[in-house]
Amino acid sequence: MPTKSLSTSERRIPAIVDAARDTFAVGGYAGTTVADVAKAAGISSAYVFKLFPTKQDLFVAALDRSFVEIVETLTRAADASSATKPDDVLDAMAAAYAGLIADRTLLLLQVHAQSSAGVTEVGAALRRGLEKVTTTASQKSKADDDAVQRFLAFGQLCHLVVTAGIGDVDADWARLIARGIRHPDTATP
Amino acid sequence: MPTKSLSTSERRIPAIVDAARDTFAVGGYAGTTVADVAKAAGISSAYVFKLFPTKQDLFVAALDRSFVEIVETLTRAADASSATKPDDVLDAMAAAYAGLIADRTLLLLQVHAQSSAGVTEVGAALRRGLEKVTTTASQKSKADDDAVQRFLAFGQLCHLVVTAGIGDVDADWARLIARGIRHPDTATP
DNA sequence: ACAGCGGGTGAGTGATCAATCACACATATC
DNA sequence: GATATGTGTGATTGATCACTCACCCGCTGT
Repeated sequence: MPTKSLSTSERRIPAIVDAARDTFAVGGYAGTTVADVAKAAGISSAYVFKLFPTKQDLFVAALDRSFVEIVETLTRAADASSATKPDDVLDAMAAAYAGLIADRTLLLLQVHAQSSAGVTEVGAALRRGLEKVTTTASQKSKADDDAVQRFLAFGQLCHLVVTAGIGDVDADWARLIARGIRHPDTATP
Repeated sequence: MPTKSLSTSERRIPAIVDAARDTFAVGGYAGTTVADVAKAAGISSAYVFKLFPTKQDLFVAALDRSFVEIVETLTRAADASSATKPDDVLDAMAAAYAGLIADRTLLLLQVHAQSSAGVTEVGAALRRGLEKVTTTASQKSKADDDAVQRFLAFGQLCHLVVTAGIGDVDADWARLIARGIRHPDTATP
């Protein structure tokens, strides 16, 4: 009974992109099969290929969508922030980002994209996304370039913390790296 | 005439690890075949499998070796630095790191490792390497934890600049990200 | 009744890959 | 000379994957 209405291909496409995002986030570009994505979307891989002619197209669509979500979240955080100082607005955006990547999916996909940036279209999509993130952070916060650069650098450090599982390591070096960086812990409520 | 003496397996192993490092750096873990590595090393893949029972073992060996090189370089830079202030020693180490990754190989391998950190042994090797880098940076520079963390964060940003090819983009957002970050340009001398 | 069409699939195909095996060639030891 | 051991390879295997093709189903218009 969950299928309430007819599903046109226009309706299928976002569902497939969602499935692609979640699936590629786990296995990466080379490590994920189109059949995996199809299974997650609940359709046949043949139909996925009809809507996305190549695996590359599918990955790029998932990556583009992830960046849209990220930019939207950053924008909302900046608009909602009552902070007056630019650096405080950036902090609000950082907190929102930390909340957004709590489920790791968006973060992992970015790291996989970085790893596969040698594939021409993936690299281009990555740069597109980074451009939007950078300009959004810069314009919405009105912080100076150094502060925005630092914002991005610590975002990257956050990626490292999560992908390498540093947050779960009980040692001085790990605490040094992860200090002040919010990270998931799909928590017990 | 280049082969001056018999090549025992002990002599072959470092050569294979070198080839693995260079080859995995290009294609990543999932995107590189053991046959690729074997070809780069100039031997058969069957023999590679005899010395490294699995592809995972080969990748981990390459990653471990990369971190050894990095830590050695950082250590040498710190020891050679005449700087007295801890932050200046860190800067010297950062400069040495920038020089080391000029050929992108070590950097790319780290990014690929981050992307494949979900593979248990790869994640463990990555954490091993990060521990050594962190403690080396901290102890050799005697800088405080915040400065070391910033050193690492900007190292990660540097990885992003190189993998995403941001250094070659002629736009404000790209210059903002890459400002002050030395990057390759396999230069014309 | 039937043609046309968008949505959807099962069953392939050719290529590729991690890993294995049987075997060759040398050197050494007894 | 026989036996063993280390170095090295070509051929193969069983699985997997990106991608294709022939085909089915249900709908709409005539």
